[in-house]
Amino acid sequence: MAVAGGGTTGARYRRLAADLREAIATGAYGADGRLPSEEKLAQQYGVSRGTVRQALAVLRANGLVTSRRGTRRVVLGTARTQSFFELLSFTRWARSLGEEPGSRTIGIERRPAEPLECEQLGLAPGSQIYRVLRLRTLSRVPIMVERTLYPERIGALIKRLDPHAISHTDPLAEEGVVFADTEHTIDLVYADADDTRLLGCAPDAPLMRERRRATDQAGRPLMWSDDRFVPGTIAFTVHNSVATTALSRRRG
Amino acid sequence: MAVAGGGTTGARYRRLAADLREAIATGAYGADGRLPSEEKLAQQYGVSRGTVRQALAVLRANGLVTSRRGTRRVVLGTARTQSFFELLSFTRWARSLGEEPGSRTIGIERRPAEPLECEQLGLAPGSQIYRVLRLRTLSRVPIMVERTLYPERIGALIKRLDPHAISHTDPLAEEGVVFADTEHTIDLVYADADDTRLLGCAPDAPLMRERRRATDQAGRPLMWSDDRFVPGTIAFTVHNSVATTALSRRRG
DNA sequence: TGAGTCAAGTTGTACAGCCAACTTATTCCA
DNA sequence: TGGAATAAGTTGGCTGTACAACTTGACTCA
Repeated sequence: MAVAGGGTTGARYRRLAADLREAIATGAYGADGRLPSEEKLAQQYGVSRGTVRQALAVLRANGLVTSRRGTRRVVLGTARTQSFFELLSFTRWARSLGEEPGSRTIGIERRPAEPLECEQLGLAPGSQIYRVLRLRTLSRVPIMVERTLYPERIGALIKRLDPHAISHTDPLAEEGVVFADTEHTIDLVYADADDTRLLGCAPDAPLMRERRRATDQAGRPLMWSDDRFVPGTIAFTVHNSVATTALSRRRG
Repeated sequence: MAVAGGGTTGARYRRLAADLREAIATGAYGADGRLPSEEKLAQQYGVSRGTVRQALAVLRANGLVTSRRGTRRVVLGTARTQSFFELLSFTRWARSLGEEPGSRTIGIERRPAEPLECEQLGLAPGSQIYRVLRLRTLSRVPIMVERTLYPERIGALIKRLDPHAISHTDPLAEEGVVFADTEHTIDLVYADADDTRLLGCAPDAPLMRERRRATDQAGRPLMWSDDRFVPGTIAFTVHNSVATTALSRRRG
């Protein structure tokens, strides 16, 4: 029985998916890029066809392969899909690019939540929240201003961290705070006074805004953030197919 | 046996997913928002647990429910996820908002593809392509400038359309051109001469750019488009979870 | 009272099998 | 030669079963 690479932990279909991704990235399936049949793969890896199908569903959702009744799968691209955490955490994202992430904490305050903030964080009116303002850098260059709101429980943990800590997500993970789902909204805004001062851009300069809302496994909001990027430093890509749609457009 | 609503065509798990989405939207699962167990749902709808799980996987990918070993699923939100086609087609998107989509074709040209264009459309060097420049409006107001490239086969179909046709996607679908996968890249650019003239904005005004690349079921590129939106008219939202990641950030 | 233990309930993972729907290449026939 | 029928191969969809991993609430006991 062949052993699926890409690590030896976790579910079989995940290991298999990692293995197939690796094989695709190294061009193991040739120029035309047709994958072996599910049956073949099942035999090769010594698993059932169902497990193979689960693995291939992952690759399909990532936009790596097509999937179509009647004919074998075709490789769409070797596009390396980022892990969930590279999307959640600025620090991990930067490191995955081989750049040095930096963080300067401008301020942390504890105050009552406003109505909109209560709604976004699923809190009772008047609950206390923490608000953290940070300047993020990529290889010393200011890239983004991050304004993050935490419910009291999480914020208290953040407050105790080293003020020079680059990542907040990682220490939270060590405390057992699990980020499971995020919703991202992307639009364009104009720099306010803080943005202008911290990023060194012109007043009212256009910025790419990404608002992130993260919840734990039970669906409880953990964080709501407003991140503003200097134009030209970032682009967002989304893959979606008839099968799975994750992106949507909204009126701004 | 209960009949799943939300249409009577297509696979059972899709009908079931539509039915559950409807039930969630109307608040059928109460304030705490816990779904019945998979076993219960299977009995209620007269299907197997595997089919229920397929349906719930769809809702999960759409960010409607959580999913976690050991406890029942929890409703995250009633957020109506747009269909694949509302994302693919400006016309359908506008109609789903209840607004009137408009289109003014500025020009159609046939010319040899440049190297980058060949790569994006998977064509041999020097192949002919069609380029369509359109101004899109929402309830008569200019919203977006659309520059779309088609390979020759598709472009020839477009060329034959009524120049006042609002949708190009729908007629193509009738010709059997099936859009199956799209990749979207979102960033910020500054208006060029065409943008300025058509949108009536200032020279070098900031615009939200969405580049869309669509392929058919076999993975053959069908279209590559550069769409530039007036700020404030649009926002993009993405949901992703540990299980399925579709979005990624890139250096701009 | 409080902590630990236990049992029931629930989702995750994996296996096996069956048929339908579809694609592709081959074969056959006019 | 060209087109239609056919067969083989492949993925989609659905069912059933079994066990593992985990959550939750109730219960027990010190």
